[in-house]
Amino acid sequence: MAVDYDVMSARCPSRVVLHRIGARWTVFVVNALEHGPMRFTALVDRIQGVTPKVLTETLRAMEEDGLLARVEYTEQPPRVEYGLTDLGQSLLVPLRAVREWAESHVPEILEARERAQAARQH
Amino acid sequence: MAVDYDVMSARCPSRVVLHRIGARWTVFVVNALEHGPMRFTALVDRIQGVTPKVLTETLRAMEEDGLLARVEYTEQPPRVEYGLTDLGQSLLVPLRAVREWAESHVPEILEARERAQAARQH
DNA sequence: CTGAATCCAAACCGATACTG
DNA sequence: CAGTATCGGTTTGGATTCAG
Repeated sequence: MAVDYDVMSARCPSRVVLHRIGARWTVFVVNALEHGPMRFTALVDRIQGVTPKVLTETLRAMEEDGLLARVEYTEQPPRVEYGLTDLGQSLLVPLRAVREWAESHVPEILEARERAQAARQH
Repeated sequence: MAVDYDVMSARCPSRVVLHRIGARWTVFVVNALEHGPMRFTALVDRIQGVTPKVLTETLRAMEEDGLLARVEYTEQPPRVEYGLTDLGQSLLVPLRAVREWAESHVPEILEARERAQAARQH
């Protein structure tokens, strides 16, 4: 398996891809959808602190990248659901790991910050 | 293993941690240091496109979070090296996976974008 | 319900130049 | 070598309001 792309190169397309993944809310959306499609309002509720505007922008960008599919049901009342595509599912694997790392290493990081803070007192 | 932190909660400390990880250049620095400590200039060269200013800021933040250690050698000429701490090493695992995902899925994403672009022509 | 529109503030980032 | 200083521009995010 040859490595054709290198994120360390300034103009490599993978750089752009990595940038998109690193966008503020992408990791939250991917993780929120891990158990299946959700409605817009449900996503807003689940991802606390995100505004409709920003969520919309994130969703649009991810849809454009083929990470998720928007399904519109022509019912009464109307309903829209967002779900991960196969590509999005594959991204879920590493992004779930990142989320889990963040959740499980909070104490160490908070301690490190306090130590740094204390060191600055001198 | 109980889950004490939840990134979906607006005020959870893990949210801040995830934010730091997601900062523009953190993923690049962690990956660049995977094989051992490097000097400042070597990092600037390896991570193409990063400016000294931004790299310095990233390095300082990561040091404060206990992700990396700055070692100053009192030689002539002076030398400074940055290396991952144990905590940083543990973060390398998921972040390397993210980098590899980005590098290996570029074609699919570029195709998806072209499809989206073509669809908008109508 | 699912967003779109608008406005504003802050964060972020790059370019450039300079220092011990 | 290893940064710092300054500046400004772009991007981003939040608040709010409104609409199909």
